Amino acid sequence: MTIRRPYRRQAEDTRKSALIAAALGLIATGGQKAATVRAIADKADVTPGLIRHYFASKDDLTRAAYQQLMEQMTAASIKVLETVPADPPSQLAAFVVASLRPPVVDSTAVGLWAGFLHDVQHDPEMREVHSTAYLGYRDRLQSLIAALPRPADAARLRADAIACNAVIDGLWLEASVLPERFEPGEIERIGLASVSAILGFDLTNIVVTE
Amino acid sequence: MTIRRPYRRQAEDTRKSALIAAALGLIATGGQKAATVRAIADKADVTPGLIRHYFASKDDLTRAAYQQLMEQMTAASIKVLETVPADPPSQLAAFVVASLRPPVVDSTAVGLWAGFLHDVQHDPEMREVHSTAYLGYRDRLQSLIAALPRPADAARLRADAIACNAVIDGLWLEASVLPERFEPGEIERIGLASVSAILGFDLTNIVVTE
DNA sequence: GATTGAATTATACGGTCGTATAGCAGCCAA
DNA sequence: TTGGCTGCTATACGACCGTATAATTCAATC
Repeated sequence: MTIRRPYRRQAEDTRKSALIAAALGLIATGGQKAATVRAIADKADVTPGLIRHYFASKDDLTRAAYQQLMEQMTAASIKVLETVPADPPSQLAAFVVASLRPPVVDSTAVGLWAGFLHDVQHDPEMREVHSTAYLGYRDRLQSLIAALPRPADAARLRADAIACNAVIDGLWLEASVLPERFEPGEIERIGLASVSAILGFDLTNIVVTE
Repeated sequence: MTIRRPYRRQAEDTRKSALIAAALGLIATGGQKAATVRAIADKADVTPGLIRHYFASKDDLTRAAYQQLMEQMTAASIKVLETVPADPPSQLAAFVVASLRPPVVDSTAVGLWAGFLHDVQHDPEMREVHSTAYLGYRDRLQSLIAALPRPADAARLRADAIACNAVIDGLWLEASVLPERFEPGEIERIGLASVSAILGFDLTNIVVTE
């Protein structure tokens, strides 16, 4: 008689979170190719069958993982606005800096982004999640720029938002791919300086607390 | 007696190029997951066995594909410098614009980038190819900035190069992921305006020909 | 402490993956 | 025309994939 693997029962949310975390970890370092059902279960310390007990399919787990990722990333940059003076320059500066710091920027961020890209491009449900998160971010950035005390027509505002978004994205990319190439705080400083230059509105002397 | 698939012999370079092109096409739209040996062979109109006749392994084909991709992308931005006036502002403007146009920017570029990311992060040989191409690009950008007739110390030069590179990368990202969201020429215009603002040196009135 | 329902494990199945190898067939040389 | 070299196809193998289903064991309830 063979011995059966012992286990302890867990709440549904606990198991789902563990499975999602395991999937995200594997996707981050090895892409979707590495996130097999068996590898995910192994990392979450359960057996493969449990995945299909909690998720209708592997795609279902993948979607849940992406949704959780997007939610926590956007939540991080939005929450920071509440902890900062309400004047437009301070709000914008805080928003920019928060987008260039952990947890938005970390060594696995780019791996996750790349791992999900093709799914986002082809799966309508994931594309919906993506659009909501991305446009939400971009609109918020544009409204923060619009609130600055400076003249700008609609066309200028659109171009400024695109440009600022691009700088932030590009710095996020560089910092995530080659984190060792930058000194602590350097990315945030360059981000603020670049946004200031693009907008013609100095944000670099605003103190952004930890 | 079964009939055997007819075929025509080809030169080694022809076959290799066809296989690489097929692999790149599949990776661009579906990621590494979609670029199976059988799918690649099918797209290149040969049978799977031929891949291992020309490449030691599938990884070998993957590396060759990435190498060719990097070479043709960097070649595109370098070649443009020869077709433009030699004065520093014109050279920089041409470089920026070339980086935001086809063939560097196209709908499949991001898919390819994402598809190769994890390999680049883990395979030393591919990481080497990546570093050579990326640093070559970045150094060239920095030297073009340094050649501008304006005062800038080393620290400022570094920060400027990082920032300009970020804007270009970010715009490349936005334009590749959501090409339909931008008007023709808009990305190039915003790129030039942003680089000008960051450097404090106007490049927007320089005519960049097709 | 016995009962019972569900959380979890165990096992199996068909399909596809990358790889290995044997043999056919196109094409050049003679 | 005909060998023969080799580009190319055909087939097979073991491993692993996602999924389906049966068997078990934990833990809450009475």
